[in-house]
Amino acid sequence: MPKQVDHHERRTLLADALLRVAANRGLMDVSLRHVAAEAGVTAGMVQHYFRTKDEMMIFALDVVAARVQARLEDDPDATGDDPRRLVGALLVQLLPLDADRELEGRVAVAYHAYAATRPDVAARLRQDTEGMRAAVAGRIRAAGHAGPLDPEIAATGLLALVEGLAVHVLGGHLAPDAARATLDGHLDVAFGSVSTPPRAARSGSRA
Amino acid sequence: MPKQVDHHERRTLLADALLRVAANRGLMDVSLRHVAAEAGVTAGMVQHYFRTKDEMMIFALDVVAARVQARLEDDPDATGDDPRRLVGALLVQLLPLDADRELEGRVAVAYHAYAATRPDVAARLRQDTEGMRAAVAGRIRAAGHAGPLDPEIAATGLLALVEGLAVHVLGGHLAPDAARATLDGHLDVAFGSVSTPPRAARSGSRA
DNA sequence: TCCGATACGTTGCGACTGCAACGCAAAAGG
DNA sequence: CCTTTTGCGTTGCAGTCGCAACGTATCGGA
Repeated sequence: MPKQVDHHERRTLLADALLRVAANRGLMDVSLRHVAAEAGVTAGMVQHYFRTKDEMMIFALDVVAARVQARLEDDPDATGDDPRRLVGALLVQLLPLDADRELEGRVAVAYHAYAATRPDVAARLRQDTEGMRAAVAGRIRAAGHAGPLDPEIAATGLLALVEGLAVHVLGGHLAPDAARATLDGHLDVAFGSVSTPPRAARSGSRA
Repeated sequence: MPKQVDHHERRTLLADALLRVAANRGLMDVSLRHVAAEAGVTAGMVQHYFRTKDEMMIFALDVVAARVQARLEDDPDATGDDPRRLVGALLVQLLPLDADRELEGRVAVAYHAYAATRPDVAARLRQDTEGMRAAVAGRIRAAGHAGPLDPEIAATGLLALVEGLAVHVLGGHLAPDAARATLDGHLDVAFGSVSTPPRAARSGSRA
């Protein structure tokens, strides 16, 4: 072989450029040439590593998933045995609270729209969320007989909540702090550790 | 004047075609020519009614908003004085439970992505959700001292929840029934009318 | 009856798209 | 040394895009 280049590394580099373009200018502006320009290479090289555009798009999606996974793995909060803390650590990774996650969030929204027409993209998205839903539901059950909601419903709700909060934050409809507070509140509900009601409620029950 | 055509009606007709294209083939396929073809007219006519593409896009967004509004106005559930029922009627309109709302949902997702690059689209989206958030929060407060969550947080959460559920249903990650059940469960929580916990909990409290 | 405004349709332009094809340089193996 | 494989750049092509310009037909008012 000649130059001997790490194929996967190159692809990741290009996928990075793609994600930047997608986040900053929208998925409609993701073209071979734009990605190449963003990466500082020629369009020909992009074609060399991805034979088709769709191949590149899907690979970029995998890169995001891997990145979230990686961030989760070296999160101190995500290790331990407090289910509530574990689930919180997982879900907060999906909220665009810093620059990195904002970029990923924009990409995620764009891909959700993209998935409407690309079944294989939809499938990959689906498998990711299904995995997380199962994880969350399991943790809630592990916390034992707690919240007022069925664990499956609570898990589905939390995941959808985070998705919606992310959309609202990205759209400027919601401050990041408010999103975090809303997530915390619903985590409390899901795990049954309800903080004191805002106004005098019926009977304050606590563990 | 010649032919004397209802300008607004024509624009609505074209916007309808746009929405169909957006829902079925994605926003990236929305072009003057495609919209024209879908509407069964020439591209020139589309240009006659919308001087620019962006003008058309924003008008189409208004059409969706008006349609939701209209559907809400002749919904028997949306009239009455039970706050919980009112909010439920409002939020369920945003869930893709039938063909019409599925189309609108796809459009909404596409536009959320689109808004990332178009500030005026983002502003219009923002104003719509802000109005609904205020309405929901008001209704929750009107229900009085009920759920474990602050009314503002509960309203924000419900709106985000519905948004997320819609995305998951559209992506095929979630069955429509499950989405509805999840919404119902969280409405119960928000309004403090908690249905019986799934497994033996502490103390079954009911009104 | 002429005028002009409105309602379209047609054409064309420059820019851009994804992609195939080809070309050349470099390096490992014979 | 020479062939072959791999990395990467260039060019070209058919198609699409938004949009401006122009053409025409139709009607109401003067």
